[in-house]
Amino acid sequence: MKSILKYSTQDGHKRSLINLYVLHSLHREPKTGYDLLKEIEELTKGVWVPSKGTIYPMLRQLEEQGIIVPQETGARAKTIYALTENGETALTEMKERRHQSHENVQIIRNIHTEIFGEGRASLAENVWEIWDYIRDHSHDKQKRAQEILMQCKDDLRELGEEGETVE
Amino acid sequence: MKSILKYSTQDGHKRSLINLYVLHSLHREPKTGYDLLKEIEELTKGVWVPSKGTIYPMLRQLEEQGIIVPQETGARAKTIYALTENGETALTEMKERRHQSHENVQIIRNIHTEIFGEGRASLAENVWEIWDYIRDHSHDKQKRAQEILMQCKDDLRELGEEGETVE
DNA sequence: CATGCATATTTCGATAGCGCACTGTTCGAC
DNA sequence: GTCGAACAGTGCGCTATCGAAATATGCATG
Repeated sequence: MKSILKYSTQDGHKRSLINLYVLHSLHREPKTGYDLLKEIEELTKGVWVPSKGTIYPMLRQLEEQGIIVPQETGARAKTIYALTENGETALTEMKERRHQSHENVQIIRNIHTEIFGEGRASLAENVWEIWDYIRDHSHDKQKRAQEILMQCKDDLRELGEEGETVE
Repeated sequence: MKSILKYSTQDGHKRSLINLYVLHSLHREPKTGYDLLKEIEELTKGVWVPSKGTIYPMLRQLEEQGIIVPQETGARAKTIYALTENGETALTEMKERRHQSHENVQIIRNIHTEIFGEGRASLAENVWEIWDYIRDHSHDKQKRAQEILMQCKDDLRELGEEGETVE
């Protein structure tokens, strides 16, 4: 009951982060296992690519649980999965438990801070900090946050262009 | 090579978050497996308690790797572990890779936001774009990039502070 | 049309971490 | 004095994920 990055559901089930993501992604649009892999790779800038030995067995498991259904579209023997109604319900339930996930993320963050300390400040870390600022902004401020970011992007692009040295 | 919450070392090894934490904690003070369990439980306010079937085998593994040594102090058959010199080195190396861990944590947060955080997607995209820009900057430009980022952070912080945001 | 690359999936052995049950000790309370 | 709670560790089976190899198809390029 006390494991990290596992989200428990109403019924006895547990869902991992990938698991949750799969539901979320299939909710937006039905797709294949391969699509999911690519999507996650892109989302994480290639930092995390789930193994095929993870995603495909998981899809089959979700199918058995009646969470998703294959919509066999012939070409290239690929299997497009979609959420069932049960799946939609399960996803909604999970999303209502937002705080649970938030708590888990926070825990990881705390441990990380405990180990590495608060110190700074590589370029990359500055980006993450910026991210920290905006993620908690209220809705009405988002537009202005957006503008500030655009300005920052422009400045950086400009910097990048002056004297095109490839290194 | 592309798994989350695994930190690769100079040698071929991989370390998990717990693994890293154990090194960090034993560095500060030698202690038993049980102590480590309690410590983590406290640190995470009881949200995460690693299983004994996790911690003890791990300690033995670390011992085999010459990272830690048991300092048998008789009473109650308990085994107090301490970092070896190799362990200290390994820890230092890991800490130098701060950014790697930071990146991993960020990935998790990002996925979390993708799933739970409606409406913030576009903001996230901007952050990623900024990330892309600075990543490719040559060394001599980094300092100026840093300044631009600091400016951006300050602006955002200011935005955040004007009028108490509740969300 | 051969060659190779991106797509798409299967299969399988290895390992990490979980959860539970079990053993034994020390200490305080009743 | 014995009972229960906290301390300290062992052992084992289960599952999730990894990682790598194998297979097969469609698409582009020459």
